[in-house]
Amino acid sequence: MTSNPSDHQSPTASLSDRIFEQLQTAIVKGEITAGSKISEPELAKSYGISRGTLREALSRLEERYLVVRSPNHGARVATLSYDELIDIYQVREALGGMACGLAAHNMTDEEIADLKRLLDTHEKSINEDQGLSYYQQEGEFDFHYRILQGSRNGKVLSILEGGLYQLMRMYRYQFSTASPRPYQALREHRRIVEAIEERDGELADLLMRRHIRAARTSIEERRQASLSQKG
Amino acid sequence: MTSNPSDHQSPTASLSDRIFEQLQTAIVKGEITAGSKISEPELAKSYGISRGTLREALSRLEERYLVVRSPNHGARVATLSYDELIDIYQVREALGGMACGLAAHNMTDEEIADLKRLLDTHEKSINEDQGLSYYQQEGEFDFHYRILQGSRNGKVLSILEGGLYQLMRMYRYQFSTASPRPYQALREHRRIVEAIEERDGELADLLMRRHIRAARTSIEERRQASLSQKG
DNA sequence: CAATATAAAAGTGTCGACACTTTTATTTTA
DNA sequence: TAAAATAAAAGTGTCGACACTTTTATATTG
Repeated sequence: MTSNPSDHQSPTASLSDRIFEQLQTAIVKGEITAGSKISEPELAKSYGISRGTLREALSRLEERYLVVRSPNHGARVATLSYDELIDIYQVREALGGMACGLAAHNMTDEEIADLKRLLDTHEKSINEDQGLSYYQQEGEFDFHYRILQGSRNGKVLSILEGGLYQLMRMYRYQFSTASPRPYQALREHRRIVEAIEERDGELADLLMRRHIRAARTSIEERRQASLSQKG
Repeated sequence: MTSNPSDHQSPTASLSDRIFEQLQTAIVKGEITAGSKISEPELAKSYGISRGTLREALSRLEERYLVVRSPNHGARVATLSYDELIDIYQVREALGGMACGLAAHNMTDEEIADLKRLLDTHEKSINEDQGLSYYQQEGEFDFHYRILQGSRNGKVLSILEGGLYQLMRMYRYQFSTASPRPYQALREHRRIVEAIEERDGELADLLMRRHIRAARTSIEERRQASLSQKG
């Protein structure tokens, strides 16, 4: 359905690889409560594996900011603060813009055509369920993921997809805040693809940055509103 | 001497943390040959630790692109290709520019004053040994590290310092290519600090991007020369 | 003698166990 | 009864061992 790489897993992957993936999605989806303490023996038993294997997965999760460890005190599931989310959006703005500019030069005509078809699918999906669905949210990631791939820059792909997107997913699950502005976002996506199609890297960069900045601003405004409501 | 964080290590760090650090610097400095196969029992014995502990360190190294693992075939020290280096410079350009723009808003006056003093030190160091020394190279990283800190964005700091700078260090050690343009680089550093001092984020961003792009171009040109020399 | 089959060696993936540290529960004492 | 001291429980850090896989070395065969 989606071309998101974090869904499936190579069949030759080792046990600790699979555990790593499973834990990652469990944390992202909130199935393991954010901020909760992790008991290694308990968790290992529940997954039916040894502690050593679990530990290997945990150190990789730590490297991805998904768990926090302190010596002799054990591991906790990370909690994502508002400030951190803003930090991530800033990084995304810079990196996503750059990747989009590169994609305008490096994507094949086929890839671009595929991307347009993807947006058609999104439009239908939005019309059907008012943009509230799970798939609409993942579709957003799918769109960005394809552009990262199109940039042909392996590093930016692994930084965003491997590290940062998971944290954003986690935040969205926690506050169940599906894209608040689906139609607007779709329009912006279309313009970005147009720029890529015209091989205008500079414009593609600029539009992508603006798109991500708008998403961030929308989050900031919503927070501002909910803060002034309370105090 | 330098404020680079990868030099020292918290005293309460676990054994696998320390091994992780040791291996990282050993790989970066080329003490463990790039591309060579890693025998877990052998390496564990040479460090006087168990394989489990070593394995934990290896999975973190893998997450940082410093070792590559394939199931049942073991781990190899990563080799950094020219193309990958260019990818990294692109990421650095986008991220370093952003961080510099933020630093212009967020650094304290003291931090800026410190930064200027650091550049004075660099100037002396360049005059003394024609910019060839080890310290001159690390000084460059030091400069960039401080600006990352000044950005007050924890994510960009950990992405660049934790992940990418190590790879660049590795490349420099491998090809023993200390900054090829020390005086020019110093001038650019000074201008960047000026922009920060004037709290001109937009200019600081632009100058930093240009600075990093110049470094990349210099690498590309050098490669072009050495290629046409052969063919 | 080259190519294939077979056996040994080395290596990775995974587990269970023990020492030492932190936390929780219990007992002692002011 | 509340606070401090002590004991028990739970948990983390680290290690050694075994099964199964890959690689290397040896033997077999056309």
